[in-house]
Amino acid sequence: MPDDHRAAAVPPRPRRADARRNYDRIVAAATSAIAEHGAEASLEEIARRAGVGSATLHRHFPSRQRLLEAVFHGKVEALCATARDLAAGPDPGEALVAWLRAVAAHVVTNRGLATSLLHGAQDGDAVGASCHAMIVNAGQELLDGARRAGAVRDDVAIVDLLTLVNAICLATEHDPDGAAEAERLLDLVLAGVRPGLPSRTPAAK
Amino acid sequence: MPDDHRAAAVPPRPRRADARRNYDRIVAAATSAIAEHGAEASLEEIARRAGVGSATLHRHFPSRQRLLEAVFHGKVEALCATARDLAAGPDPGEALVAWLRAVAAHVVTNRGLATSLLHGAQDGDAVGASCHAMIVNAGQELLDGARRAGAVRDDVAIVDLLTLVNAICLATEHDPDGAAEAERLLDLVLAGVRPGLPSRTPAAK
DNA sequence: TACGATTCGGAGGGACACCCCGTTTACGCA
DNA sequence: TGCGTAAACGGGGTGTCCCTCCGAATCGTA
Repeated sequence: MPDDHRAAAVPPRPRRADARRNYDRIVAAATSAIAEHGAEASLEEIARRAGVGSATLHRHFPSRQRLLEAVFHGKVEALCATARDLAAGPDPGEALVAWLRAVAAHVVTNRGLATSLLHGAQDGDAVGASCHAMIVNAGQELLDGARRAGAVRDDVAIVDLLTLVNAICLATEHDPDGAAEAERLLDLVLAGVRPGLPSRTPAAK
Repeated sequence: MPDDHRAAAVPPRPRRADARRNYDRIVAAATSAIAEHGAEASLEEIARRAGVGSATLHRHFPSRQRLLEAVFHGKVEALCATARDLAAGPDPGEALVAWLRAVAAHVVTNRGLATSLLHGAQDGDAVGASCHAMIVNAGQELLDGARRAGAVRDDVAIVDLLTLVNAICLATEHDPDGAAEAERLLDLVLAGVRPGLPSRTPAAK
């Protein structure tokens, strides 16, 4: 059933050979441009790098959001695969935690992913929600497992956790050593997710 | 001593009467524009509403950040006053929690405040950090009190808490009913901050 | 009142997102 | 293989935005 999502995948795919070629070039150019300048990279420069006119870029990707999703689609799939792997492991609670850390790591190393996914889920944009939906579905299974194992509170939803992870990355991505800060904040949040256990603070001083 | 902060306050103050008049008009126009369009409101439209040229706006506020700080300065002071009031109360732990909720409420009702404060602390901009510093100082006292009362873990810093509050508001401000979501996430985070207490979830299931 | 310093704001440069529309290209079919 | 048509292309134009220059206007003061 999730194949339906992939069938109606991120952007409408081009039919003709040259269109498909340009599409791929644009995604490649966008990938490198975003890696350099973040998700706010100039669309015109992306078109320039891809060797196409700006009109072509806008025809393939009516909004910046669509382009970001095309760029991040592969990474999202990798994240979902990671979730499946972790779900097969022995400790459901640890699996969830490990996956959330993986999500955080992906978001940190892909500037703008957080914002992209966050907004994609909320705009009317039905297609825009596909990446978000994939991740939510993947995370839901891990959360269900962890909940059955009694590792998390009952009133925590997967979107809560993902929103928090995104929020943390969003808030720390401008920080010089945001990674360490993000790590600490994530620990804090995870402590609040466990049912009744006392804190397992690593080095309380 | 914190008066030193106020002495070197947010923006360089205009000296001449007409300059001060325009300054006030710009801040007023920016306040309403930001309330309508968020922190990304067009600077040119703000100048237009204020009835001044765009050059005048840029002379008074060399960066958007400076303008945001001027707009939010009053609210930040109110927040610090709230902190002092709460610090005088009987329960330090509750005082901290109540204050963080107040911070969240202010951020939610002032779109862009979060981003503004977050970035102001990280740019080289010495003046830009003043709002952030005021809030951190105010919160630090509440946290110290709560820690002495044993209401929070030892390894939690006030900047962690403020970053989380900001992050949550940032992540939920585009949501249709972001307020409810923010509330839930804040509960989650606060649960992780308490030393060993089990969750006090209001309505599980 | 008259002077000098400060402030003002219109005009203009550069960058950007986005669109119009004449031209070129690829595909399907005889 | 050759051709007609629909699809795709991209240069150039428009409107917006941020920001700066510099001559004109304004304020405070002697």
